[in-house]
Amino acid sequence: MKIAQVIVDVSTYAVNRPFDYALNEDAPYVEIGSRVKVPFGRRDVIGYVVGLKEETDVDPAKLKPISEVVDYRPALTEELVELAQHLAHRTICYEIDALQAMLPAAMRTSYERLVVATVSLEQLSPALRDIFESSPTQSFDSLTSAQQKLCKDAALVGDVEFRTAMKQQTAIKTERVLHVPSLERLQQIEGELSNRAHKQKQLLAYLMNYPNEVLVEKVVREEADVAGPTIQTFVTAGYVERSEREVYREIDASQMAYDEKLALTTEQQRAFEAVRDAIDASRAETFLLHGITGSGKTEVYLQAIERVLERGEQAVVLVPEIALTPQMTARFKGRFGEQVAVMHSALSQGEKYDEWRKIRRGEVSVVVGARSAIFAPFTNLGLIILDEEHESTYKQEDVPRYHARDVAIWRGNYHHCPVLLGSATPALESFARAQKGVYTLLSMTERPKQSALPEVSVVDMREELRTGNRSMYSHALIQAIRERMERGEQIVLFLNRRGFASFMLCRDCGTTMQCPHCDISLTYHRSVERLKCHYCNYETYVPPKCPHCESESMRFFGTGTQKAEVELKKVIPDISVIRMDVDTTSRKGAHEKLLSAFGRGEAQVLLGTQMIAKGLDFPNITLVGVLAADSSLHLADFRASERTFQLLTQVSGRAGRAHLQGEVIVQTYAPEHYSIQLAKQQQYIPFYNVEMQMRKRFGYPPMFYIVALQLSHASLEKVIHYANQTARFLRQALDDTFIIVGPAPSLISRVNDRYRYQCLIKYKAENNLFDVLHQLMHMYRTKWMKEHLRLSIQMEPQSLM
DNA sequence: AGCACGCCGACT
DNA sequence: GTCGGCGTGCTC
Repeated sequence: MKIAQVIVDVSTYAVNRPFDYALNEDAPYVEIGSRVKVPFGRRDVIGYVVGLKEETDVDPAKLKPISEVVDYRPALTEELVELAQHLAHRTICYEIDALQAMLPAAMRTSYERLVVATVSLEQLSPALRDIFESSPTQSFDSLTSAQQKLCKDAALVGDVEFRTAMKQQTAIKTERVLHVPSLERLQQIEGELSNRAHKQKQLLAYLMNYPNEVLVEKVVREEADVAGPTIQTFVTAGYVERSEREVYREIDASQMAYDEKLALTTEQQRAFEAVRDAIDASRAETFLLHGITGSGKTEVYLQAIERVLERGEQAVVLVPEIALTPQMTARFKGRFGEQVAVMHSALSQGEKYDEWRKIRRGEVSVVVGARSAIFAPFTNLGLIILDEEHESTYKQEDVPRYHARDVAIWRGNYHHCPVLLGSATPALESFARAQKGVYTLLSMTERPKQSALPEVSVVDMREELRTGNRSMYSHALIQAIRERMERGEQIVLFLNRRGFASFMLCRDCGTTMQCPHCDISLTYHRSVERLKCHYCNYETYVPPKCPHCESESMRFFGTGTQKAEVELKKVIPDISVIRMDVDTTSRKGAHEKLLSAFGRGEAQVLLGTQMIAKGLDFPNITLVGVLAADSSLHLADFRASERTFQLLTQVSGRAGRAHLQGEVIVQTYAPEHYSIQLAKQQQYIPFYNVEMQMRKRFGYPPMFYIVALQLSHASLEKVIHYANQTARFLRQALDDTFIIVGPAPSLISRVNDRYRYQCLIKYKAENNLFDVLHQLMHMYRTKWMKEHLRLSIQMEPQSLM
């Protein structure tokens, strides 16, 4: 007998293992990776086939057959099923969560419990008759609890039945097409038509142009200028055949300009050859391409991909979400045309689903996408690229908490293909691995377009204060902005706002407006004139007086982009500014619209936050101003310096990318800090050396691996109790090569009325760590959870907030 | 997760 | 005596 091992779509500890199901002789084709509908308990659920076998230990009386196969082509490949198992183990999550993370959201199933009357309306009791009046099928959950009870009782007698309806979130899009008959038949029809049927004649005349062809009904309606009923008449009369045809949603109809292959510089050539050799040798080697901004990493990617395609293999290119601008995708589509699929958050569920299907069917060979594109169901991968590999967006913040870089390397090993990590400012972890020879380091230190690196100057804002300038703009920056305006060049102003939201403070008594549910200040949103909590979404009005001392000197502190714009216009009233922040880019496509408007020269200044740090490459930008470079330095986070360095280096790279000389002005209150000084000189390696010393001294990655355990509970005593118990358990289960830090209150010690504590594990060799963590999770799932404790385990957290 | 089973207190 | 509270345990 054939047996399928199935992981069911129930995200719980108790069912986090395969269940066996019988595959009858007449069962449709089932493979590893197939989605199947199976009876589970008294209901039906979707499951994923993760194994096939001939025998089972399950009691034959219990063994049930699968109900049906959901997709003809298995949703997942065998490789991805294996990867899900690996991810579940390494990120401490359920296998079902890992499996689902690999599929587009459109394929998630929603369940609806249905009650179906199985006897005629007259045979039902009067109360039941009311329920089923409109239809013999009713949604169970929309009934009142009294009605639900009635149905349960009726089910015992057999008058009604329970069923589960399953629906995929987004359907495959189809369009109606018409099959035009032969010319002879059309002429025959012409004779049959009444003289008065003008519209029908008009339609026939149109169809005469396309004998034996298949036409899209909508197009026919428009071009022949006939209405739906006319076509319906033709269909009913049997003049034309009508059917539905699957179509892909059109993503970007605009014409992609052909992107010409560039000649490589010596440095680029050397990097390219190293990667090409690994591609040709089918070698799972990880390269770290360290190339300064503007050194032409993309061209190396493109030519390596070209090589992969020549070999009949496929490539995945990951790009940080924010950098997935049309500029970037245009380059890939321009070079490889129809072979490219694009995946990012600006696409609708349906569009992502369509792109995914193109990949699954092998209709494309290159995917350019954000984090989740790492799960592209290719079967013959030849290369995986992570551009800007240091970006924290490659780490998924919720379950399954995977890092795309780790997944890439796993897939590279599976497919025997190289992985190429590219960055101007590699993550410390990556560079350290390259130093140790785990990754192969490739360096590019020149800009091919001969454009010089921009001149960077650092302005000490403390000095400005001393000379009486209290504004956000230094004299030097204002002066430089004026110069560019005269020359008709463009300016980018970057506001480093991490950890620097605007909050309200009473100048008399020092009271700040805090969230009543979280241990954090409320943020002022000018657009809606309200205060909001960024952790729990609590919202309130702006108080007219200080709630503590009733003074009227409540003021906003901190610097938002709106304030920056207002202040700039105070100094230079005739300046035109495009502002990019969460407020102006929340609508779909707004991001791209603003960028292209700036590209067309519709404004002199582009002012924004993180989101403008990359992806824009306009030749006319000759000045970049950083308004508060150090604000990200003050975060209590071991990556603060690294983030600041990366940000400043990226931003500086925006200036003068073509023939014009660029200038960067960095305003800061901490001009002597090494991450600012070294970013100024674009000195990655010295920065790496200093920062590594720091990490070593404080025992942070990459000197140690870390795991963060976060506990929360509505009661402070409870959370402390369990945090202590957790730490005790870890200390006893792990040997002394592990350092257990804490427990201690989290940096934000209360969120949503729950107190938060955390424990850190630092280690160099994992030994039995994963067993111990799974044990802890078991304890939590079976005992602690009942006490309403919440515990999350984060492998290699990006920050310790 | 959902759902049934089962064992004790409040009603017809 | 039955209804229904939610503790416990199972789902191939």
